[in-house]
Amino acid sequence: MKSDLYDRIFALVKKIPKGRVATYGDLADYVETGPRVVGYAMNASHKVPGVPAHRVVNRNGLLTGKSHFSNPYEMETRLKAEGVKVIDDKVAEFDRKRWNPNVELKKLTRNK
DNA sequence: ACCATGACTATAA
DNA sequence: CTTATAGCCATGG
Repeated sequence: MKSDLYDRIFALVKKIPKGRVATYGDLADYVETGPRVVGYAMNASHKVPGVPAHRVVNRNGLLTGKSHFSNPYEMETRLKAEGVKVIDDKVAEFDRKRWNPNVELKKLTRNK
């Protein structure tokens, strides 16, 4: 195994609900690594089918990775197809579309 | 082991 | 608004 970390990241990205988006920082926090590593992993996700990389955006809701798809339009096109509006290369109502694994997935029991 | 790079983020000016 | 700087962590030469 080269990186179990990547497997965790890919698995996590696959869990992002349709019509929602997640940030590199939140994903990184969930797998306990740096945000750059998430982007690095996504770059390698091209060989891993089922990884909706188009749902991963930066903390500003900007489609920073659009240039890494088949064509720059692929990412926003796919997002729009899932009900996520994209305006000027960034997610509309990002604050509402944002999905945090640390909150939605972990739930952290009732601890507080 | 060192150095450069990157789909990042935060803060400062 | 933009640019600069620093912190971040894994990967590859």
